[in-house]
Amino acid sequence: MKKIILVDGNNLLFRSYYATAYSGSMMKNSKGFPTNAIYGFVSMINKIIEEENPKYMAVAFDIGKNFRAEKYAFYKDGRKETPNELIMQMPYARKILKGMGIKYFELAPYEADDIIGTLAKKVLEDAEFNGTIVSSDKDLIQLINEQIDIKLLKQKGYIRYNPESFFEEYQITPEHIVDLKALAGDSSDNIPGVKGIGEKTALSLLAKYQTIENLYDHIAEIKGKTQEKLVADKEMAFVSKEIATIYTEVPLDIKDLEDLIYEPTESEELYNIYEELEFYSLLKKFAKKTPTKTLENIKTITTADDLILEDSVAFYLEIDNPNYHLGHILGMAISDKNNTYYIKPELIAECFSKLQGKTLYTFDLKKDICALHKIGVTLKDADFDLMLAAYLLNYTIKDDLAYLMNPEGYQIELYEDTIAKGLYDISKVETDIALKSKFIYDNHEKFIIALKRDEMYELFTEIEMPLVKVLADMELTGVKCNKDILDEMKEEIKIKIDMISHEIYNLAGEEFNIASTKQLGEILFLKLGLPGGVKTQKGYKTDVKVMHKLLGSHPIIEKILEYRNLTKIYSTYLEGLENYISSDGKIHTIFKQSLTRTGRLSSVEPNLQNIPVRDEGGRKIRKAFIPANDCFLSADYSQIELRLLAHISGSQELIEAFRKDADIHTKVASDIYGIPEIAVTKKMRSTAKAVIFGIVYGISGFGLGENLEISAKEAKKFIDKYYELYPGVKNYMDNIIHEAYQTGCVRTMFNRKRQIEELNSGNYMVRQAGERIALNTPIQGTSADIIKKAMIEIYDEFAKRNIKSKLILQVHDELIFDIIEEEKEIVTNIVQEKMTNVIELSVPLKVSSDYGSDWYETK
DNA sequence: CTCTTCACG
DNA sequence: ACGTACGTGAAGAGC
Repeated sequence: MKKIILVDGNNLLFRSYYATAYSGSMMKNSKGFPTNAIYGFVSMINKIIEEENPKYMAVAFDIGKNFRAEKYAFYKDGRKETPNELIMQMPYARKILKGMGIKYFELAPYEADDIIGTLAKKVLEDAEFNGTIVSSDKDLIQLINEQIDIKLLKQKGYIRYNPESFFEEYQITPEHIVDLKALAGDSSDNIPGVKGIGEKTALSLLAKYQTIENLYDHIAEIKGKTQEKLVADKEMAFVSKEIATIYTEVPLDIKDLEDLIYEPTESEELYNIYEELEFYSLLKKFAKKTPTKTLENIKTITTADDLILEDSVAFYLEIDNPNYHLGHILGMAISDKNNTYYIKPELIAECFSKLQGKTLYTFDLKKDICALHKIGVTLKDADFDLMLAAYLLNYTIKDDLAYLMNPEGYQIELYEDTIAKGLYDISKVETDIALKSKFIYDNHEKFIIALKRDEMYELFTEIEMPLVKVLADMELTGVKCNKDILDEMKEEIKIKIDMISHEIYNLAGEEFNIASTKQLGEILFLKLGLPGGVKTQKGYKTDVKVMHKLLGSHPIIEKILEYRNLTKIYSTYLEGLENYISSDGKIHTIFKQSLTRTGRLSSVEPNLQNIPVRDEGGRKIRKAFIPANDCFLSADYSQIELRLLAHISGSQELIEAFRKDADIHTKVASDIYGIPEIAVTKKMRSTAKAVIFGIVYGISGFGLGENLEISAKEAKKFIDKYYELYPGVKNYMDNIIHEAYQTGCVRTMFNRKRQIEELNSGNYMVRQAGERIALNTPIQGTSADIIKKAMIEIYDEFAKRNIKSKLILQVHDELIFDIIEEEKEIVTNIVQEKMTNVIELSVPLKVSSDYGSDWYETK
């Protein structure tokens, strides 16, 4: 068998372009020429070759006018014009294919589809050949048959269809895809189809009648509205089918398929193109010729006195464990303008004394402070953290400098692939460390300029940089956790879990793995025959929402919910947390400062920002968290996001309410229901609360309805009423979304920028998600900025007054302190004052606080 | 490695 | 006709 791959080249280029075009830093070479589409295109072609190892290959492109649009003006009408930055890249795709030895075709007035169709037909005529079509365009499915299958590209990966697997999923044969388009149309190509008929209806009709010809022959059998619609748009249905049908007689200039032979080549031409485009990772394939960026003259020192440094230096520390609290230093490098020194672990402490008073640049300062602390070196601060700069500027970094360097022509091993797994070559690591420190030195200026240009330099120097030492101190201080309390709870809960398991087995009539959603779904919906089974990819949905609806219908449901609750507490929290208690009896989490898209922190290993609180059973876990000093103080911003909504939107009604310190949920309930506040019931208040929160997230009537278990219609009424009552909020929402579409990004009050790629998606749903992000990010992000600023001010004030009490945790709108009895009053005052007055808004910020002898006791 | 579920603000 | 609330992290199942 001879294997041939037929690639929809246009499709690949468009996909690659739109996949990355709006990520905030469109991939370009150093001359500013956009390269994102070509890069994706080439990667995809290479991947296909690697996976399929084809002996024959052809790529098809669209060019010039196409005969469908000539005949029917509406075809592909309304489609966004191809962006110039993509058009510029198209010739390169052709040149690269030529350089790779892959044949390609383009011929007006035909489309890429027709070329592929024509070649597919030739495959079918030659029993020696087997073909695979590669595209994300479903239209091409009509070409598959016993000799040809399709790799239908999806957002992640692909689905492979042959006629059998396609039929199994759609209940129609591949050639009837055109009938599907005839009825359901295709919005991306502006094929109208029959108005009011979508994919669902079309598929069920075609399952019965196969083709539209046959369908219209039996039109009398169709009932009601569907028949009316079909009759009304009959002509359009046939036109749509004609348009959707791929033409297979394109006069291509080939004798036979042998012309399409693919002989892998590494031509000079290809090398030059890659070099022009600066595709360094692809140049690697030309092993011998590739100049990798390297560093001559790395100086290895034997004593700290060998260091001769200018006033500004970069340093880089490598730790052998992604959790730097647990790891050890592998090595360090220091660079200044002239030299790069490699420093072995045993010399690091000594060398740091030489860095006193110098301007320091680094990458992941918090890691440095913590790792150095372990070897008795106190690094208080630094002047520039490249990781944080890159984070603000929307680079992909994943805590690994290699992600910044490799696109610039370095070949640094990825941390996750090597050191994190314990698989590394120490001599390579040493060179990489040196390269990293040099890179930090060489690039810090560039990043500072970029931050300034993007108006985020102040955010960087006033918030993100000063926060590092605060977080490092929190992590190093840690939270004391009593293992015995966890063990006690473990025992109790273990017994309960065993009991409930047995009750569940009895109710089910058999033993099974309750934690397996697959097995549980089968028990509930097949064996016990409970109603309302919703399918997931593999099995039934069994989440709380589904289970809640089933509560009355079988006693097993209640038990399962309890089982879930207990096992969650047991494995995630009791067992999970115990594993993180270190020899000092404390838990040292890592606060990730460069991860979230909104500017919030996140907490890992373990996550101390999601310790149970709402559910009483789970909340007891907090009893194990105890002060290392005398007691806990917890201080949280009440309703900070709503206050920010009031401020940012300028809604007079909301601002007034907060100024009067009204109970905002009761106030809104009274407004929505049009009754006096005194008449607001608990339920009304909680409905209002759900509406208010929903608004901040950009909820739909449907979503709110689901949430409140009322109809979408009723929910929508609440939302509309809210907008009517608070027109300022509605106005804000419209404006911020409009602005986001204009600029492609939104900002917080402190200028933190978030790029919203989703707004440019061709997919309605993705765009909607983008709008909700635009709505929510300024609020959530500003709240994050505010608490960060408060943390810094509190830290500085503590230092100034020599206060020994410690800030130990941050949970988004809440700070937790481990305080000394004598400092109780002063600490409370400082915290209150700093948190409340950190920023002047049109509404007051309110902070409520509480003490406790453990975390459970602090409200 | 992905999916599902569930913990938090 | 589609799918439907923002931001996270961790565990277990099953491929």
